[in-house]
Amino acid sequence: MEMTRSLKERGVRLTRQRQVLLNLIDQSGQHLDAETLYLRARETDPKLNRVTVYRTLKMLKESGLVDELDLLHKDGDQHYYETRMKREHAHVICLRCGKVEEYFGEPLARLRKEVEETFGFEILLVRTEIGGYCSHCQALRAEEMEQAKSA
Amino acid sequence: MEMTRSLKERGVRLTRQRQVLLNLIDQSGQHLDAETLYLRARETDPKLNRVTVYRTLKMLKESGLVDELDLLHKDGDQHYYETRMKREHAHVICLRCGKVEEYFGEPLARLRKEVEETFGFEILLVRTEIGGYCSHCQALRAEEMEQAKSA
DNA sequence: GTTAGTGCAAACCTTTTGCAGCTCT
DNA sequence: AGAGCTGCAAAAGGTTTGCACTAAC
Repeated sequence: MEMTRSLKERGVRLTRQRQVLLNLIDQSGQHLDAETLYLRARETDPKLNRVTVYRTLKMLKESGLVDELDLLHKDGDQHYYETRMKREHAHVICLRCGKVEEYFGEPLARLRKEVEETFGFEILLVRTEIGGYCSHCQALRAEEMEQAKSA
Repeated sequence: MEMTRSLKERGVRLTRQRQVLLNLIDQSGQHLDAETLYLRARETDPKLNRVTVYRTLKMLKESGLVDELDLLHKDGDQHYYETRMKREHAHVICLRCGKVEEYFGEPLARLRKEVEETFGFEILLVRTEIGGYCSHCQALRAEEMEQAKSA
C-alpha cells in the first residue's frame, strides 16, 4: 500500500494498530470519521483505543497522506478523512439525505491557478464543499411541501 | 440594517441582546467566531450570556443571513461567521500568519453551474477554503529554512 | 397577557494530553 | 536497548440543553 511504503521510508513504526487503521482507511472508498474508524478497527482489534485513532489520523494528516474534511458538518462537528491519492475534487453534499458526491471538473484547476496568480499564494490544500439537495431529494421535498400544505 | 429588516418581517423578536450582536456582525467586515463576538458584545452589554451568542448565531445561520465557515480550523475547532450580503467568494487562508483573503473570480460561478448541471443538484451554499502560504510568509519561510540549516 | 427569548448551570460531543508501561526496529 | 507508540484516565475546547425567569410584542 502506498501509505505503508511512505511511512516506512520515513522511519515511522508500523505497529499492529496502525496497520489495522491504514487498511481500513485505504480500503474504504468512503469518508470516514474518527468514531466510525474506531468502531471498525475494534472489530479486528478489540483492544485498540480511541486515542490511537485520533493520534494516527493526526499523524497521517500532518504527513499529507490523508485530507481532513468537514462535509459541512452534515452530522455534527466531527471530521472526515480520505486518502490523498485522488485528483483534486469538490464534495457535493445533500443536506437532506447526507449523500456525498465527488466532482472533478476543470473549474477546480482554474480556480487554483487564478488564486495562485492573483495573490502570489502557494497553495497546499483546497477544500470545496457544496451543500444543497440532490435530484432525488428535490423530488421528495416537493412531496413534503404538498403534504404540509394539505395538513 | 438588512438583517434587522429580514428578522422583523418574519416576526423574530429584536431583543436588546440581538441588536447588540447584529450590529457587531454587520459592522465587522471580518470573520468572527462565537467567542470573539461574545467578548465584544460584553463590552456593550456585560450581562449578555455566551449561550445567547450561540443561539443567535444558530438562528441567523438557519435563516440564511450568515454563513458559517471553518477557515481550515486555522486556530482550533471553532466556527467563523460572516454576513451573507456579499457575492460568492473563496477564502484564501495563510497557514503561517492566519491572514484570510477573499477571492471573487469567475471560476467560482463556473464551478457552481457545472455542479448543478452534472448532478442535477440544487445548490444552497458553497464553501471554498484554500490553505497555503501568502506571498509574505513564503519569503519568511525561506529565511527560516536557511536558519534551520545553519543551526 | 402570551409566547419567545434569556441566563444560569450542567451536560454534551469531539478531540487532546500526561503518564506509566509496552513494543517495534 | 531504547525511542516511539499505546492505553487509560482525565481534561480540554467548543457548543447545546433543561428549566425557571424576563421581556418583547
